[in-house]
Amino acid sequence: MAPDTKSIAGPAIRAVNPWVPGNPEKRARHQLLSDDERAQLAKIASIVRFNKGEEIYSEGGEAGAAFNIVSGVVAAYRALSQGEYVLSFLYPGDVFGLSEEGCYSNSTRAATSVVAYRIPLSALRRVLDNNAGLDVDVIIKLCEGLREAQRHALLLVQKRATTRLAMFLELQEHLQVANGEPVSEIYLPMDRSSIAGYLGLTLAALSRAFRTLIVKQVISTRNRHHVRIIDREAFNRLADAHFVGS
Amino acid sequence: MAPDTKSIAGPAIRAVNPWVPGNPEKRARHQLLSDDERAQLAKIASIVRFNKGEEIYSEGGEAGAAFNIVSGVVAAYRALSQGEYVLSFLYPGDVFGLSEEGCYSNSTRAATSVVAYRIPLSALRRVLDNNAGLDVDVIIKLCEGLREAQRHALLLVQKRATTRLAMFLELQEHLQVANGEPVSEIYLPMDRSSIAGYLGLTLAALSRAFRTLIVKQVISTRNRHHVRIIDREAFNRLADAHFVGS
DNA sequence: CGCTAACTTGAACGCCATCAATGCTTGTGG
DNA sequence: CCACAAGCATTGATGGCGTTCAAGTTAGCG
Repeated sequence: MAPDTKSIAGPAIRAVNPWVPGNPEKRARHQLLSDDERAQLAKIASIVRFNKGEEIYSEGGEAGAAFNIVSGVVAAYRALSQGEYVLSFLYPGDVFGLSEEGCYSNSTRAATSVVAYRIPLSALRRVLDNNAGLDVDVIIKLCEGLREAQRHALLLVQKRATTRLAMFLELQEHLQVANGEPVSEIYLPMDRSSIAGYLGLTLAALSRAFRTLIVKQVISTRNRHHVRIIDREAFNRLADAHFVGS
Repeated sequence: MAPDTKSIAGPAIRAVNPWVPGNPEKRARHQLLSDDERAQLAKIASIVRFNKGEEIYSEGGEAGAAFNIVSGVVAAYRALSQGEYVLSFLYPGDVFGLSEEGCYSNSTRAATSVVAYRIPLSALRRVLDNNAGLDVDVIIKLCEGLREAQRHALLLVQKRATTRLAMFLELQEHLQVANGEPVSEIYLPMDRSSIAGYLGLTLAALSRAFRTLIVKQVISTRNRHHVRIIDREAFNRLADAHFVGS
């Protein structure tokens, strides 16, 4: 499954099309670009590799290129006076560095080893201007980003750390499902401090939240990157506690 | 100033164009639609009025129409098990109810008395299809929504209530500046519980945060809807404490 | 095998949630 | 015009949970 992540025919933008109705569970992420568009982009793109922890670009820096992830996970973050806040995690098929003309509006760092296409913005703009159909793809990707940001905000208003963690784990699980990967256990590629940054918690609080869920037999951890859900009902009660209906 | 809010020639989409470089303070929100486009939309729109507190539509309901605010403030929210979470406040020139095909993804309620255009979605879609230029407007509006959602998330990761409140007040002030309104004092049209919902705080905590800022002589309140900043330096220290540079 | 960085755990403190009571203010009817 | 009521907002007291700072522990890598 999910072969188009690896078959390198050029940059790939993957997303769910929000305008196609259907069961939310069924709507998988798929490739938005045509082979022709990918080939066009491939001509102006170059492959780059980042080690885990390596800075890709930083806030305020001159924006020269956008990136399209082939493999690995990237964390977009902003440095705060105390610690740092992770705005979003970016996965294969995502595009980043495209937001602002002129300079980057946040920093990005490789949360794991990352392989990506680097696409100079000037060349990208030429391609976009010549492909009217790409407008729609951009809109779809923006909608996806918007929904994700709102979901993130919904997570952040939760007050108990265990609730935030459960919602995050559920999010990761959905991501894996949408990518057609097996989900007998949840894979967390990023390290604890990145997760804490995303959840708006300290490292200590996140660690305690994991401990609490393990002690209560809701989840178990095979190691720091692999989580299994033991008690699905209790898990859903935590993660979906914010909805009225259920 | 800001005459186009009142001169009713048809629906008006107002936004800052993120692609036009320039001093952030200088970039004012402006009308995106041409007179012709507004006239076209006017033909399929009807004027509706909502009293303060009135429900406009609710989550899960069948989405039949989008709305474009003429005057007043709307709160988009989701009901949680405990209280409700306000995703965003919508102002004159904003469009809402457009997000999902099929059914609304959140509820909306008039935070003040509201006058708005009601635009049936079916007719709207026809107009959009015939005006290629509107794509760009949609993208601009989406970008604005995305930046706002990320800013909201940035607010929500702040741990002290006074910081969240200061950031919210700063946001409101920027809004007024962008609309060309005088800003000797900040106007808060919505009630306290809506603000509390937006800040992820309880009513009590929000009230205490106001009290703290007043006691510390950072702000003063003429009444529940009018705030004045007394100590600008202290205010900025609170509201901008999250940035590294300053 | 030992080093380092990432993670976990412990104890004390502070801030916000909670619940409950009081005060303000807005609108309505006498 | 005032009295009253209902909603909205403020204030008080208490407890829980996350932060903070510091000390262990584990895992990853040479």
